[in-house]
Amino acid sequence: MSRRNTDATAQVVNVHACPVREVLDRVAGKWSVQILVAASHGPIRFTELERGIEGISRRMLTLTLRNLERDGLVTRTVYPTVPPRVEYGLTPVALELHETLLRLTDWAERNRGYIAQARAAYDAEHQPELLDA
Amino acid sequence: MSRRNTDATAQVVNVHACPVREVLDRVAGKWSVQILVAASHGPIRFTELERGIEGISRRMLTLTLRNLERDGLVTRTVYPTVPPRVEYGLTPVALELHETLLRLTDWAERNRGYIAQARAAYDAEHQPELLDA
DNA sequence: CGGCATCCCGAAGGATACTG
DNA sequence: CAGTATCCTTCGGGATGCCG
Repeated sequence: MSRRNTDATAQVVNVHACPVREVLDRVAGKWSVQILVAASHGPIRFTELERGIEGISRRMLTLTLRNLERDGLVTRTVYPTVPPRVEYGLTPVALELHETLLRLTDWAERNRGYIAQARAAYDAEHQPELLDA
Repeated sequence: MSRRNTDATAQVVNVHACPVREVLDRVAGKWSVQILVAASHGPIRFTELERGIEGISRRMLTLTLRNLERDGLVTRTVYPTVPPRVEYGLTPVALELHETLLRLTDWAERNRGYIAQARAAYDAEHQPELLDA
């Protein structure tokens, strides 16, 4: 799988459509945000991330970290010791992003109940006939 | 924060309670945000959304609208005329969400160049052999 | 310890066609 | 106009194994 695609047709599609989507694509991954949150308190090691983020696989942790690093959001520092030691930290830009994510957190917490209620009401209204067979 | 130890990871253990992921799951769909943005200026019709959001399929427009409606973010108003007329609008809660999304937009616009540059640098550093051929 | 390579599955979403 | 229904492809991501 080559990320670098020289094929012109691949770029024909409107890649840079909406800036909102642009940022969401960057954070939409299942684990990106949790990694950003975990690293927002200071440098953190690979294994610490792995243990701290419940349910993440080693593969996805690596992949997500690589993507974040590629986007200039995460720094990777290798200490050539034995055993090896690698620490991940957030760049200033990522810290800014983390700030705005806190706004979203706030919204989610304030309206979590409202949404759950809306869902229940919608489901009750639109799925009553599932009981028949 | 000179004290970096298990304290950092201990705060991340509660993953499923993470409200950030909760809101992101709700908005992570490919079209959700664009619909919210399009409807943020006032009630908008189905076809207007379809034409306004480039690339969206009729199917996904319907599905995404249903999910947003289910979560209490979008209102659906049917006018029993001929031909039928359906208007979609945002609830107050969704308008709040839209506000916070604007912060993300702002971040994306301010740092879009930085990220593009970081990507280019990363790719140049990690795949140099593709340049020569 | 901190990865990368491989296989595989389910869900998201595109294409197309039909309808009240 | 505003949807539904069906089929099909893509791909994110889980499981597992090996390696410096």
